[in-house]
Amino acid sequence: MKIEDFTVEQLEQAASMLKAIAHPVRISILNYLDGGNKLTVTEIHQLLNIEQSTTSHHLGILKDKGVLASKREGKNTYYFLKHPNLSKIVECMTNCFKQDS
Amino acid sequence: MKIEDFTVEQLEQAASMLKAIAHPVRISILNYLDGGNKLTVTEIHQLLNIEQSTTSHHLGILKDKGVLASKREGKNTYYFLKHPNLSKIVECMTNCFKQDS
DNA sequence: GCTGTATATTTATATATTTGTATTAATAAA
DNA sequence: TTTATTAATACAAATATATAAATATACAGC
Repeated sequence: MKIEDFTVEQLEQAASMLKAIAHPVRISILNYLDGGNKLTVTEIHQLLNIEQSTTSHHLGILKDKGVLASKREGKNTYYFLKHPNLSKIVECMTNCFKQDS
Repeated sequence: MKIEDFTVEQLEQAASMLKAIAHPVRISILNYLDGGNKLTVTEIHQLLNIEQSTTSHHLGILKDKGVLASKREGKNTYYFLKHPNLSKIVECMTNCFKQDS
């Protein structure tokens, strides 16, 4: 599938997914969820050392745009990548910096 | 290099590069520049059927954030990918949609 | 029911982005 | 030097986003 074949809607969805990822906190979240990892809001907010409400907000954005999915188990909500594929984006960015150094 | 080893500055730069890409027009531009293609502002504005000034603006953002580089030749300015690697991001997004269908 | 823990939402303020129109700058050719 | 072409910039209006603080909801255990 080439991008020329994208409908306007698909192009906009792709942009909105990328935009969701394009934030230091959210790149870090994606990194922790690489390889099928599932983490709770509390785990992530402690790992990143940011407020719980801020963490939930960022996770909400990623879920809303289709980057993450979540599954509630008792008191906890586990978040994980919706498309394993998406961790390649973070990988790709690290490669760019590898070339620089 | 893992993302944990990123400095805050590198993480912010990665985010700002992704943010630059995260727009329907700019994803389309990246797609046209895949594979080492070099195109002028006019060519891109005609391909995408958008205003010249809008095109120049989007190209400026991509260049400013380190996604594209440019080279002036006479009246024309050719734009091209700074890291061949970056076209993998567009590729990755297309794969996400491939899985959906 | 009530209490504590885990998440989510709302709200307000500040800031940034997108887009078009108009203008300006740079180069090439006549 | 005048003109045509190409590209970049300035400006303004509408829209979107980031952030933190406060509040609300969901669930488990008692």
